[in-house]
Amino acid sequence: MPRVPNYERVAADIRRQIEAGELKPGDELPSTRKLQEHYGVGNNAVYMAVTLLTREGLIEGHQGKARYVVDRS
Amino acid sequence: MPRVPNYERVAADIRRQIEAGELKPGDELPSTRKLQEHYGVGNNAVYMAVTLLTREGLIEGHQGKARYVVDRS
DNA sequence: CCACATTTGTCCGTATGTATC
DNA sequence: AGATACATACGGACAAATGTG
Repeated sequence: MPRVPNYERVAADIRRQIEAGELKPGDELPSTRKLQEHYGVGNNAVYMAVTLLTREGLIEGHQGKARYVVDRS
Repeated sequence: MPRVPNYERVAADIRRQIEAGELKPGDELPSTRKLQEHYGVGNNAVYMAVTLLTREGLIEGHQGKARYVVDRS
C-alpha cells in the first residue's frame, strides 16, 4: 500500500491550495472528473477526500452544482 | 438517494452504542464483514463510517487485528 | 413544462497489499 | 503457510439537483 493513501494526497493538496490562497473563499473546486484526471485516481478517492474536507469545514458541496471553498474566519 | 446515507446510519449507530456504554473503551468492534451483514450495506459504507469515527477519535483501527473503542477522557 | 447534460452524493462488488494470529 | 481482518483502491451504477435549451 502506498504509505500515503491517494485520498489523503488529494485532500492534502486541496487543503494546501486553500491555505496558500490559490483557492479563495467562494471559488469553485474542479469537478470530480477533473480531480480524478488531475490526480490520476478513481472517483472514490476523490469522494473520500472531499468528504474529509467537508467535515473539516473547508469546503461545501452543492448537489447539481459544484463544491465551493468556505469562507471561514 | 436515502435522505440519510448508509454510512451515516452505521456511524451514528456505533456512536450511540459507545455513548450508551454498550461498547466500552478497549472493546473490539465487529469485523467489517459482520458490520456489512448486520447493517445490510457494502464494504465502502462500513469503511466510510469507521473512517469518520476514527477521525472523530472514537475508535482506532489496527491492521490485521480489529478496531477498538478508544478510551477518551 | 419537458428533455437533456452535467455534477454531486452515494452505493456496491471486487481486488490487492499488508499485518496479525 | 494459511486464515482472517484492516486499509485502500477502482470502475460502474443510479438518484437528486441544477442549468440550459
